[in-house]
Amino acid sequence: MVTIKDVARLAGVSISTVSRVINDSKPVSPEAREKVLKVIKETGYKPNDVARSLVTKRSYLIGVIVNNLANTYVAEIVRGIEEIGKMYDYDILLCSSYFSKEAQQKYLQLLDRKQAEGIVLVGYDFDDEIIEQVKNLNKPYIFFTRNIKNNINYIGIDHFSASYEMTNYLIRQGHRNIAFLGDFEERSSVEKDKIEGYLKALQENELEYNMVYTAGGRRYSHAYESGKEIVKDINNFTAMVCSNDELAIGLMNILLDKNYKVPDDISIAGYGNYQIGQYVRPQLTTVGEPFYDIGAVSMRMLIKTIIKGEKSISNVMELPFTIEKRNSVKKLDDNKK
Amino acid sequence: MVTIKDVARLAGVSISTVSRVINDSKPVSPEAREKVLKVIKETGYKPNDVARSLVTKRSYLIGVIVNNLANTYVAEIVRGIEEIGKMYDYDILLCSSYFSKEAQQKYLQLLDRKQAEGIVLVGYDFDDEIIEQVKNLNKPYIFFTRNIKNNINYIGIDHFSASYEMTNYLIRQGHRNIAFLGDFEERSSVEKDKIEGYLKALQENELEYNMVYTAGGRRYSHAYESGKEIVKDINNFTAMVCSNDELAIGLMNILLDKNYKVPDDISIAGYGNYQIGQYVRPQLTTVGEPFYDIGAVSMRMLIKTIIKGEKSISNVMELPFTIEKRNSVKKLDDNKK
DNA sequence: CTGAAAGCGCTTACAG
DNA sequence: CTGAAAGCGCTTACAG
Repeated sequence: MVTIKDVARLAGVSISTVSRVINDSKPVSPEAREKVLKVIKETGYKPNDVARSLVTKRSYLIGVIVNNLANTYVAEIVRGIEEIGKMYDYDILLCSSYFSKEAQQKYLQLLDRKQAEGIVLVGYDFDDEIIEQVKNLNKPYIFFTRNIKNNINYIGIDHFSASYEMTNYLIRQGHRNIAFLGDFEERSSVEKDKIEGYLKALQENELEYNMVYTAGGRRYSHAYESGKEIVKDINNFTAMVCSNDELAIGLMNILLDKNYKVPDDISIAGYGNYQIGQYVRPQLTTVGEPFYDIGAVSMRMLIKTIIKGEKSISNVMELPFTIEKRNSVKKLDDNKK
Repeated sequence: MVTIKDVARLAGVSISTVSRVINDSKPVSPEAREKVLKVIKETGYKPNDVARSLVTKRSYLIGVIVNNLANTYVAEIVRGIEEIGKMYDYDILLCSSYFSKEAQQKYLQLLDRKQAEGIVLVGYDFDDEIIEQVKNLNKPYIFFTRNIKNNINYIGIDHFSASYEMTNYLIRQGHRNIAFLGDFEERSSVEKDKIEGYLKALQENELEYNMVYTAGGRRYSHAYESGKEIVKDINNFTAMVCSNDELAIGLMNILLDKNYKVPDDISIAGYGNYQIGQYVRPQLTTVGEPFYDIGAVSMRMLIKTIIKGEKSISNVMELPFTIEKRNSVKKLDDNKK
C-alpha cells in the first residue's frame, strides 16, 4: 500500500505538504502542488481514512439501528437517512437487530467503539434500558418509534390528527358504524393517539358505535388470522380503519378469501402508505406517513447537531401527513344505512 | 474520553498489560488482570476501534453497494449479508447508489479509503468500468447481478432451469399457448437464460406458439403500462410467465382493472418470490429465488476469502430454487383448448 | 509557503 | 508475566 510517506518521498516534499494538498487545508506553492498531484496520480495513492479519523477524531459514521430492513417503511426511512448523509459526506453503519434487545446492546457498544458520531434508532418500541444506554453514549441520537417515552428525541407525524382525519373522511363518505383494528392489546403511545383520534371523530359526529379490535401484532398474518373472528361481527359496521397497512391488507384478504367484497361489503382504510397498498386490488385508502422525509429530516437534524458540536437534539418534530384516497373505501348512498 | 493510558495509570500497570487483558492476547497475572478489569468497569473504558484498526490493519468492515434498498429482494439479500457478517463480527457499510454510476464510483473510492476488507455489489447490471474498478481495488468482492459478465464472481440460481421448470409446470397444467413477458428490449445474460429455458420447454413439448413481449423495464409500472397493449393479444395465449414478480403483478393488475379474470381468463407466473406475491389476490405462482441465502452465502464466501488472506474468490455458485405453486395459475380442462 | 516534530490510541515485537 | 519503545498513517501547531 502506498502511504503519504511514499508520496512525499517521490514528490520530494514533506508529508506536511502532501497532507496540505490532499486536504486543501493551507496554501501550497503551485509547483509543489503539481508534483504531489502527479505522484498521487501515478501511484494511485488514496488517503487512509482510519489514520485520518484517529487524529481528527471524526469518523463521519452514523450508526443506524433498525429491526428489520425488509419492512418497506424501514427501507424508506433508511433511504432518507442515507441520501442526506451522502450530502454531508456521512456514511451509514447499518445494524439490524431483529427485535433483539441483546443485539441492540451489542450494536450500541460497537457503534461507540467504532467512533460513530451519531445514532438513529428505528423501531416499534425500545426498552428503557436501551434508551438509557443510548443516552449514556453521550452522542447525538434520534428515535423513530411507536412508543414515545419521556424526553426522547423523536420525529414523526401527529398520529392523533391523522387518525382523526381519516375517520372523518370515512364519516364524510357516509359511514356511520366504523370500527378500528389496532395492533397489540397493550397500546403503545402512538397507538393510543390513533385510537383517541378515531374516537374523537366519532364523538364529534355524535356517532354512538365504536369498537376497537386488536390483531395481536402488526404483521399481515396477525390481521389475516384475527380477521377470521372479526368477520363474524361484520354486520355491525360498514368501515374499518386499521393501525397500519399490513393489517389492512391482511384484513382485506381474509375478507376477500371469505367472499366478501371490499369496498362493497365493507370499506377498509390503512395507515402508513406502504408501497404495497397500491399493488393490491382494491387499492388501499390510507394515511400517508412521509417515511422518506422522516429519515431525511432526522438525519439532517442529527448532522446539524454534530456539526454544531452539541450533544443532544432538543426538538421533537412533527411532519405533515396526507390522506391517500383510493378505492378500498366506498361512498355510501344516503338511503343506505 | 478515557483511553488505554488512563486505564493503565489508574490500574498501576503498563498500557501493554491493559491491551493484553482487553484482547486476551497474552498471559497476564490474575492480580494485574483484576486491577485492570476493575478500572475498566469503573471508568467505562471502551477501546477505540479506529486506533486498533490502524495498527492491526483490520477494519472488520464490508462495503455493500446496492441500487435501492426499497426493493424487497435487495433488502432480503442485505439481510443475509448482515446476519452472516454479525456471526463473524463484520459490519456493514451500506451504500445505495440508485443506479448512478457516479455514485458507485464514489462509494468504491470511499470503501477503499475506509479500509473496507471486502465488497458486495447488488444490482441489475454493472458498467464495465465499475467492474474494472472493483477488481483494481485488490480486495475480495462478489457480485449479484442480472448481467453476468466474464470472470465476475457471481452467486445466484440457474435461471435457465428455473424458467424451464416453470414453463413446464404451466404446460403440465394444460397450457399450450404460453407467452413470456421480459424486461428490457436489450437482454441481460440472465434474461437470455430465462427466455432460453422458456423456449426449451415449449420446444420439448412440441408447442409451436411462442411469444416474448418486453415491458421496457423491471418495475410494476412498466408491466402495467405495456400491459395495455399486450391485452389486445390476449386471445392468443392462456398463460404468461413474467421475468419478475413486479412485472407479473403489474400485468395482473392491468388485466384485473380491465375486467379480465386471473387465472380464469389467463394464468400468470412470476419470478423471484417477492413478499408481495403472497399479499395480492390471486396469490402469485412464482419461481422462488433464495435471496436471503444468496446474501448469506456470498458473505460467507467473502469472509472466508478475507480470513484466508486471499484476494479473489474463485467459484461461481448456484443455489437451489423452488417453484411456488399458488393460484394465479389455473389448471386447464382437457376439453378446453 | 515549508518541514520537523509531536501526537491521535492503540498493538506488538523485544528484552528482561 | 511485564514494561519501554517503536510504529500504524495521518494532521496540525510551531518555527522559520
